[in-house]
Amino acid sequence: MVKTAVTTSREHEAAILDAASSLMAEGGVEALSMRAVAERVGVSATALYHYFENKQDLVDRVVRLGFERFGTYLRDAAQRHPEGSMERVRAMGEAYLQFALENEAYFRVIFSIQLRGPRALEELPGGGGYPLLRQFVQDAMDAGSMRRFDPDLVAHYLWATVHGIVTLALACRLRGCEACETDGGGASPIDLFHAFDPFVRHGLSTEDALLP
Amino acid sequence: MVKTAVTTSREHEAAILDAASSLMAEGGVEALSMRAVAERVGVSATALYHYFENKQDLVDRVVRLGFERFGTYLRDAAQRHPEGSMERVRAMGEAYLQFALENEAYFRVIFSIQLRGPRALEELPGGGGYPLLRQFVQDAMDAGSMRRFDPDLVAHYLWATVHGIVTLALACRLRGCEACETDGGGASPIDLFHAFDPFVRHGLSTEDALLP
DNA sequence: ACCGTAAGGTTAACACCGTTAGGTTAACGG
DNA sequence: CCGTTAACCTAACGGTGTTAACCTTACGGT
Repeated sequence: MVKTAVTTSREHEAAILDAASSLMAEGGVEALSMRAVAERVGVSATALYHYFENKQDLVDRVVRLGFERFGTYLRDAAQRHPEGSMERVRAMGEAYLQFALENEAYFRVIFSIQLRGPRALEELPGGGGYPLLRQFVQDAMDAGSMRRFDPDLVAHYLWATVHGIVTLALACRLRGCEACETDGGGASPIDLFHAFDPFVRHGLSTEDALLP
Repeated sequence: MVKTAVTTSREHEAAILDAASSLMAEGGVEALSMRAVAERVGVSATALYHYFENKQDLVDRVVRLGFERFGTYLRDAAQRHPEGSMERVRAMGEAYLQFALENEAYFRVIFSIQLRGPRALEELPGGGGYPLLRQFVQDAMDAGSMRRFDPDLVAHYLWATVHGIVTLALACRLRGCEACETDGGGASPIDLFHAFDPFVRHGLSTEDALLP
């Protein structure tokens, strides 16, 4: 085995991943079949089994790549805002939403049934940006712009809220709910995200908070 | 065509739906195949096409049934608490979470890719309990236990937060996030839900809210 | 120089899938 | 009594993931 051979092999693997990735982005998960990927690469379907154990393995690798891109996207968006600010945290949420809407098929697979079982989120690089979010929350608390709570709890809270908007938007396009017809010029998921801001900042209760 | 024949037909249809439903609950969506359903009913696979247009049609019907059960479950849970109280709203969220965790496969399909396209949530009976949530939010505002905002906006906010917990729990079991290892006796999704309560009530900001 | 080995690829085939076509049976209505 | 139709069947088609067996090609060690 020689260097050039290895390089070629890696390149072929990358080409397969690339084909699978774009195939999925175009037609969703159901459009990703071994035979379709193989045809796009210009090879027989069984050849793929020299690079990947099975289809699940291929899909996992594609998801992994998507996850890395996702994390980078989030980091870049957040770091355009000052350290310790609520804006930095907010920007990350907005980027989360934007990435999901622009890479719908990608995002669907990232958080799809495929990810179940033993191989869970913890194995993924960067944890999907969660550690970063936690850090920004911690920073905001240290800087005094956010009330002191368990930063993990708050990070989960923010994550769940944004993720909820995304999945609801992807599942039903938030249509049929009077507040947010995406077709009729109503509120987009992004608008919804912005509209939630006062709730997240000041809560829903009529009683004043007991500041600790 | 005679009464008994119609009854039998309806019963057969119900039997098919029942088989499909339990098949899905046991092994997820991928376990639901026309042939498997047919075998469980004791009939050939093609016989199903006398009752359902195609597989998608069958799945849609199963989902519809699940949606109805879901709505009933939510209504029952909420109405055990006094009208106009925050507790009623909260109970609905808790029921949402509980139903999703106890009927994982069901819930997965309800909010899965299958629901995409023209036939969206609005066609489903009861809108998945959303109108009910909106009503409870409105009641809470009228009773003075919740600050006055656009009730649709608040209902969406609460829905998104709970739905976010659910989907995150289903996707990654919230493991690998230090706060919530479901295996290691850590916080369960339900605990997480409860822990979010002060955030939802009083917000995260260090600044006091300008009460309108 | 040569032979073994292994990578990278092939075709053929298996078992399953959703779905269609066409045929069979039984029961009803005119 | 005949025609129609509901309800079901088997056979088959094209698609899927995957395995088995085989074929090149090119390298490395003796």
